[in-house]
Amino acid sequence: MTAMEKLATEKPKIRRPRKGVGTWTQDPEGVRRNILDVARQEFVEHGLSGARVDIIANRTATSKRMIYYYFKDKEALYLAVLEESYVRIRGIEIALDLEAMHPVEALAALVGFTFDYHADNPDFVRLVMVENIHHARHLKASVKIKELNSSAISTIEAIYQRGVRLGVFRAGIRSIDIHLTISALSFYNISNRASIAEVFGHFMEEPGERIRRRQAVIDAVVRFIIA
Amino acid sequence: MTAMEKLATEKPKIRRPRKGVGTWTQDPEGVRRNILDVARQEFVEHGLSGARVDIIANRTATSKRMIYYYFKDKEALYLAVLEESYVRIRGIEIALDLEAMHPVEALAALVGFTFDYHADNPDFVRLVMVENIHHARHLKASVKIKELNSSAISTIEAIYQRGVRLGVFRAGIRSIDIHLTISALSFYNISNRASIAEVFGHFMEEPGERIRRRQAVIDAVVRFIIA
DNA sequence: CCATAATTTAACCAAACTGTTACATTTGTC
DNA sequence: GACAAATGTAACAGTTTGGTTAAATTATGG
Repeated sequence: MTAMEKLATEKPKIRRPRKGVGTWTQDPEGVRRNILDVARQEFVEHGLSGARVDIIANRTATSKRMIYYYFKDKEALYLAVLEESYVRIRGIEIALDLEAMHPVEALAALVGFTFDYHADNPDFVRLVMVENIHHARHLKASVKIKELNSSAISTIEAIYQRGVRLGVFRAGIRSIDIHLTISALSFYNISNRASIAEVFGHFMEEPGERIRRRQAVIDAVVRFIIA
Repeated sequence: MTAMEKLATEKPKIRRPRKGVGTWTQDPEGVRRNILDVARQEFVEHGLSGARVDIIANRTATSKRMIYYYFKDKEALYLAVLEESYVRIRGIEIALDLEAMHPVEALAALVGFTFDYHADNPDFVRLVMVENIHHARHLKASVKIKELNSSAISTIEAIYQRGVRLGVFRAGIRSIDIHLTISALSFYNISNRASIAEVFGHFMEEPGERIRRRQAVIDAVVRFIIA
């Protein structure tokens, strides 16, 4: 299928409906949203250089005209998608009341949550991959993302210190190492699932497999820290 | 800097010299090698869609003409680069005599080796990232890579079984989980170093940091498996 | 020494791609 | 109702890019 043929795909009209009359209604926020949603899919699927503005435009309820009207160019659109994804992940407050739990349970819960978040949001994982291919150039440039400084480390640090005081965790581990271990074990399954499947014939996306792997990851992290 | 300006970069002449006379000597293998080397750098740096054939051509000692002479198109060139990288990694036999070692030491040595391999070959890591962005489409298509079926799992399985028999490893762990744990912890530091540096201000490439992280990874894996 | 493979150089092409423009129309707001 | 913001349509411009061609030169193997 050539790029020209791809252009001829479906083109959903999702306009905020009005009482009867007008053919279309102004809805700047909705249009922006729609463009961002479609753009994210395209960037996630093909990366920054692989994504095509014309494809995005045609999958949108609006037109290329509006993409450049709201976002100045392709790169700025990509940055907007990236920022939105990072803002959203920050917005997800951990519902688990970790402080109320026993340190070992809290740690296990945190790892399980992180694992699930990655597994449920492969788009975010792929965006981070794309961004790393570009040496995090856009992360660096983004003032918006600079502001949301990671609280992940302090969450871990709190649990860890509590565990050390209670004597259930061994002392001397850096919280950055705990964080990297949790992240790596949650990220890799998703980011590299295609090559893992290819080389090992091992399919991470099967539900039973996901549960088993989840438990293995929790075990690995807990055993890494426990006294 | 525009693309046109980039084209005006240095252009090394690396011709196999002959006894005095001719201006240039035929060296098909050398030309192929040279193209592959330059292409790898470009694909590693910019991905498949981001890489530019003209840039590759100009960084080569030869010309665009020869790229299409030896490799039919951009995609085939990329596949050749990918295959070469995979063949090379397979070719690196583990010099460590793991069978002669105590299972715990053997495991630690294997993890250390894997960690070092990734840290020393960021190009390979980035190629795998690029390939995963493309859903391992080229890995799937490659007959050459299909042949080199992973022996990594069996190496791990051997050490693990030996450890279980000796009672130093706990039973019931799947070797795929051991492998995934080792790979994830070795891969992630390299693949995501740019975003890690950005979000945490934590720089994996500093030598002291690498040593510390290496030990943490070994600890994590050994503790995951040990009885 | 001849046929063939390996190279060089440089121009060329068509498709693809990002970004723009012109212009008409609709809507929300004051 | 006036005026600015929001949209739609559609063509177009300028450049980049992958890929090709032509024609000549040089080496290599038999």
